[in-house]
Amino acid sequence: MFVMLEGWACRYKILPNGSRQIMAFLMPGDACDLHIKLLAEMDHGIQTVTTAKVAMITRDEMSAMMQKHPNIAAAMYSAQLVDEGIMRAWIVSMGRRSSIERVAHLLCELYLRALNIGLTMHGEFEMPLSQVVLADALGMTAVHINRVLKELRMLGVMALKRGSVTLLEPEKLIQIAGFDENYLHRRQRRAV
Amino acid sequence: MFVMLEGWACRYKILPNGSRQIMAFLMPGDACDLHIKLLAEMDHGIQTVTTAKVAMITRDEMSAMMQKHPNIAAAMYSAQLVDEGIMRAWIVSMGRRSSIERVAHLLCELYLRALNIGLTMHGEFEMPLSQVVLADALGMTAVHINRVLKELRMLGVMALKRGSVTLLEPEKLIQIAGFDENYLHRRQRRAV
DNA sequence: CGGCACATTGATACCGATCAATCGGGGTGG
DNA sequence: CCACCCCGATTGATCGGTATCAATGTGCCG
Repeated sequence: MFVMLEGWACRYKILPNGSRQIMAFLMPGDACDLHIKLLAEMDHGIQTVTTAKVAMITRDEMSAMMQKHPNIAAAMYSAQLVDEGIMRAWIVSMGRRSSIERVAHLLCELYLRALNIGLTMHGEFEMPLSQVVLADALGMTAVHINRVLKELRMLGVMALKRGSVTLLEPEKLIQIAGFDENYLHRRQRRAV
Repeated sequence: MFVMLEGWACRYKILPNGSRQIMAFLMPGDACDLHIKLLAEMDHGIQTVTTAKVAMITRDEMSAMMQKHPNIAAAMYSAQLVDEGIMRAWIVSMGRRSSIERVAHLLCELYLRALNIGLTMHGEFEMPLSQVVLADALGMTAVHINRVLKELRMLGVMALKRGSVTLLEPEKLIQIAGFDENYLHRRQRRAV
């Protein structure tokens, strides 16, 4: 079992026709359970998106720790629920949101997750994802992602720099995305 | 906490613009954990798709049972992993598969799940989903679902009757869908 | 300085949405 | 018992959002 310490990774799957779909982003603090291997062959891959620092925990260490510290077990379980909520939100995005809504929604999600782990500064946060990666996560083309980002920039809701995003008008972004932060179950760290 | 005994249900979310996205189908044997309520407000709804029979288990009963029978706890955990795999497969479908591939993939998934719980007969299984429900699950329009089903029928891979599907050429369907049953983690019940 | 990955922009094609009408069957009220 | 009604299925015509193809720009690194 792995835990991201620095940098980003993603879960992905390559289809027979060669296209890639990213199913989740792993940010610092996220656990990356490869235990799926035990059940059957892995049904998807995991790869880093940036250079990253990763902690490795053996199955034995993990179960020992979870038995000894029920709080940790509870936290892991809670994190799992959040991950599921994120997956459901992605399904909703891919199914029923337009491209600009999808992009806006992902930005909202990533910003709040960065906020939760203390990686934001005045509406700005690191987002080291190339447009190709964003496209593969959102089920779109890199070309079209580019146009959508341009539109969001022209609407004045955000600004892009190399590997970081600044939310200029968060309210507007939330409104475009139809974002409801409920599913991230943020209960602590309300401070900005 | 609930467990489906008979009939089907679904998890869904209604967007601000009124459209609905279904995120999962619950078939007999599936657990439907409403414990999410504990964390925050529910981020989605659950509703039956057919008339259904449902078992209700209190939180206390459940945790008592899981402590007393580790096998049950392990089975619940395993079922959870399968559910996550299904969600990831849905994300892949919505992001990178064409409409006919999506429909074919869902049929493969539902057929195998029906097979696992012993609800199939010679390639036929009950699928009590209206085209509107299918559309909301696949992120498409009911009109277009209809056309895709027509095409699958004309390709000779399946036949539709009221509330049931017959797979005439499973291999062809699997090939269209690019289906890999790995993620369902079927290890038992190999018999047809 | 050259190469390479990523970002940007334009022109065109196509898939699936949308709008609209008809059909079919099963249940209901008179 | 029958006419009506309503929901789901089906089909046609048209529109629009994204993909696709292609070319160019830009910054970083060796």
